[in-house]
Amino acid sequence: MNSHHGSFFGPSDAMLLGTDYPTQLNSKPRHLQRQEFFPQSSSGITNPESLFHGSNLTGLFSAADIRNLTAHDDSFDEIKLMSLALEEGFSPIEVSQMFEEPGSDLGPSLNSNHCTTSYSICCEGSVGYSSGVKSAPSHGLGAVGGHCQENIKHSHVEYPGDTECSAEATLQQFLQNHTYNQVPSQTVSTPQHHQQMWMKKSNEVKDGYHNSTATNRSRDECRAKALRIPFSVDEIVSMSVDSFNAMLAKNQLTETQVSLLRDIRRRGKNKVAAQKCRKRKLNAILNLEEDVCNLQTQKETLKKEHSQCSKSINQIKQKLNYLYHEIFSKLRDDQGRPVNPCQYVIHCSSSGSVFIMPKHLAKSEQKQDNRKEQKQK
DNA sequence: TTGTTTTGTCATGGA
DNA sequence: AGTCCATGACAAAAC
Repeated sequence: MNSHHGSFFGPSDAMLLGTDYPTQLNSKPRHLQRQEFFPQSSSGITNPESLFHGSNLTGLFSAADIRNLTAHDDSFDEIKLMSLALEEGFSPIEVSQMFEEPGSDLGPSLNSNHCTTSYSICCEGSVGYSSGVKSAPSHGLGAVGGHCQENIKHSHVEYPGDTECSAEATLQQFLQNHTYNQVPSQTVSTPQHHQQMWMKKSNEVKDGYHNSTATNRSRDECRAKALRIPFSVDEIVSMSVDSFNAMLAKNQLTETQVSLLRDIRRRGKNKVAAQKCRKRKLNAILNLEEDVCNLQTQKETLKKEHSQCSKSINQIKQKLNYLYHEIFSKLRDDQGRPVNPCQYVIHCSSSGSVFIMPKHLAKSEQKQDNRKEQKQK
């Protein structure tokens, strides 16, 4: 399947791609599809800021709102599951904070074996709802991991998840596990370590990092949902700086949550920038190709012009030669003898008078004239 | 299966 | 100092 274009956020993609690059040369039907999808966006939000300003965000974080936002879209089943858990008085922030505290004993409860069904919250439509127990009791919290699809394929990681089994725990795993590139064996259970790993640069996890790039977005989507923010990734990306900062300020988000939101925004912005950049590059290439074409045409024109001029010059030279000999054939010296054109030349003085003179004199006079001209310059 | 193109991401530098 | 944007480079996905 196409892992980039799962059903979850496709509609909002249209807003991003469809409007920004209507003339994109390599536009493909799927982009058009996205545009068609847009009116049915799960949130129905065309202007995220307007939604934001009109809302009490604390309220927006509530289970009911999440349910409202997702209930009309079958593809949001995972979120509905979370909503069920939320109805039971779950406070995401509190739990999140608990997770951030070293030595929190919430972890072990997550690994309880009483879950009979496991599901993976991630995403992309292919997500898994796998029945049968594959719980890994020996894993620590981190090892349970928030790996989305892509990492799941490395090692089949699943999330505990019936109504007894806390969906909020799963949520927190999402919130906590930012280590896109870690395979489960690399994960360490403490939240602090997650934070550290999150901060590591790509070269420290080079082996894994590019493996996961294609699915970072879907992870972002999962985590955005886990944050209970009723904005799609695209909305997070496209809202104004002020709105974004206000959102960060108004909600008591943990450092981890803020970091995730900023990353989602950064990646989204950069994606758009890359698309614009590529479009510009393509246009630049097209323009240069056009320039080359025009210059080649111009070159051909100049070539023709040049050959035309050469022909004219030759004709004029021939005419001149003919006239020259014509003149000499009619000239006579003092004794009435014909003048030899090999010994004499026709000379035009600067005053405009024309006369014939011996060649050797003409040469010396020409030298003098040249000197005069150089001095004048 | 292999080669090419497209896409998302990160790092980096400039504004 | 922090933020945003543009772009080269890279790797995975798509073709």
